[in-house]
Amino acid sequence: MQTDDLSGDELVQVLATLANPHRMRVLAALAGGRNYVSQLARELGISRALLQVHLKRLEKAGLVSATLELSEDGKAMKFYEVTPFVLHLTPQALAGAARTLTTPNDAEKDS
Amino acid sequence: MQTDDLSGDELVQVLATLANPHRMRVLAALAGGRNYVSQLARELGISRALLQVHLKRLEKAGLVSATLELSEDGKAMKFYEVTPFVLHLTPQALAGAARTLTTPNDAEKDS
DNA sequence: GGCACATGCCAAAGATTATTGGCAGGTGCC
DNA sequence: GGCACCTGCCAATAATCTTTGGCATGTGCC
Repeated sequence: MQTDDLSGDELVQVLATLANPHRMRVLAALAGGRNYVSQLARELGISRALLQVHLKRLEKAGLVSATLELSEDGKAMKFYEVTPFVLHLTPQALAGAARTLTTPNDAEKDS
Repeated sequence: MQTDDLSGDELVQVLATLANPHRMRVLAALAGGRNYVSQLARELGISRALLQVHLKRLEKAGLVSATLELSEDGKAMKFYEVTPFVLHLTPQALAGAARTLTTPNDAEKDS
């Protein structure tokens, strides 16, 4: 995943997703290797419910991916891992992304 | 301004600032050259009050800088311009930033 | 003075996020 | 059965962010 693969709206979403301490830590933890929800929650010291919300947000933004697996002893475990990505943000890159923004209000007066 | 000049908290702030359509457009517009508030508001088709809020946020994040100048005819005009920056975001870079995060709750159980 | 343009700020309402706690389901094991 | 572990989801609250409209300041000019 790279900066210009994304539309302006997608980029906004990705940035919004990254702009959170919890999610940043989750990503950092997963950068060290895949892990499953409960375990990850313990390692990060946050509640499972909270972690789950953040993981979903990360997944929706395409920053992590999940796989449901069955452990040897039959427990269902959901493993998450980071999606490799490289975002190169500069004023120019953002200017490019801005062009593909879906204007919420709309500010196009000229053609 | 580069990715690793920033502490985790600062990076979060910068990302949160970038993650907004209006601010992205403002940055895009300023990437094309400096401009003053009222004019910029007209070009973007948003209210001055709204633009001002976003400009302040951008300035606080260090993404733009302002200069108050007097036009030939005595009008006070505040010019804004983008701060050159290059953010290189990868899972690893974020992992590094995550280490310097000021934990809101605190999740340090081990040393 | 009245008009056009520039700035700044604020209070209030609306919309979106973040977080908690509980309850549901499922498995294996003593 | 009871306990420990895994998953998922929801409703409610708290905390933040976004946006508007108005009002106040100042300038030059007819």
